[in-house]
Amino acid sequence: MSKNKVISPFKPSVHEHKDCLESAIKAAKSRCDESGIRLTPLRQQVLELVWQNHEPVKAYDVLDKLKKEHSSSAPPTVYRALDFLQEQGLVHKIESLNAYVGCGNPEESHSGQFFICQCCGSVAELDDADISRLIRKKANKLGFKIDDEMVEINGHCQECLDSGK
Amino acid sequence: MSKNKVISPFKPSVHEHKDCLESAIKAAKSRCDESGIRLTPLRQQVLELVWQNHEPVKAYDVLDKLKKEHSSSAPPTVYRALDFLQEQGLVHKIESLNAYVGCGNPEESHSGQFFICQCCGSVAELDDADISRLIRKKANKLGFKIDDEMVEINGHCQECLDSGK
DNA sequence: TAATTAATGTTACATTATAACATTGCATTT
DNA sequence: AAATGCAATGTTATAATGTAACATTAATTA
Repeated sequence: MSKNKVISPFKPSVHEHKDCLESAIKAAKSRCDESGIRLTPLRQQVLELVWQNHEPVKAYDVLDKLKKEHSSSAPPTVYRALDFLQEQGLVHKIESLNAYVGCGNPEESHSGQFFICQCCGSVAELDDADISRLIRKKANKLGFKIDDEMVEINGHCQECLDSGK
Repeated sequence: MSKNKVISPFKPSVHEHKDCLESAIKAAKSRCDESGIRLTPLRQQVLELVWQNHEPVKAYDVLDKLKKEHSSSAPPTVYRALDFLQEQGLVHKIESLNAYVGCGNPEESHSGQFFICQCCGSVAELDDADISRLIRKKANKLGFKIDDEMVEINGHCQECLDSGK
């Protein structure tokens, strides 16, 4: 099945973000329910912290926030939860930032393509079959078998360009 | 100008690597000469260490090797040299590995697309206009202005697949 | 040569991530 | 319910990656 989805667009700087968060949690719960995988309170809390906004968040920033409600938290607490969430396709790691962002489409597994605004820091996620297909084609020419694709594009989003930043 | 180059293919595990290294150094020298930029002995030495093979190398591994001939080396020594080399387009950073690899085509500036074999660790670099063009097209649709593209593909190279790894 | 800038040296520290082992909690069997 | 086993979390320590800030040296220019 071909798909060219904008999974998470650049959101206007003001939007009802609560809706984003709630639908992400809901999707995560249903995905875990289906597959019999345990979205524990801790993991859910980390997921919520990653979804605070549309900017990638750092593991240690998650840790600082987590500590406020969960004093026993330490680096492994967060990294384990983030690893779990990545495995379940609920968050993506942005390698070029060492940061994590919620996945807007956890239903289907995918690697995603990320457009990162260097001005406002927000990220848009695509799951674009054209890009994937082309990369696969080029890989074939090399005799290369793909396991995982990382596409991270830095630049400036429309909103920042419009506001002259 | 359109270009679809395989800048560095996957090299056979046995090949005359000295040639790769020499031509890389030569290209670096001529590039720096032209632009009046100083490829100091230290920088050249770091470039040579990065070009020891076709696998990305870690900054601290470069540091360890560098120390043997240059005892005053410290982390900033290496990171400064690597930053310089990146700015000059002589090396690329593989973000998903926190590692550095020599650029096979320093004549033209480009961001490159990297195919990373998880089995043997070696990397092939493309500078593929089709991929860039498509990414740019998708960016346009989002109203996004690209500054820099990162494409890193994990998988298995032909040689490793053939040898059944 | 003096002044200026670029490059390197040096120390200290910040950030990112994992290893290793202990404990707790949940699920299943008895 | 008790015993067992495994998954999840707690805890401590440390590894790996990267940078800030200031001192010194080398190269370039005035």
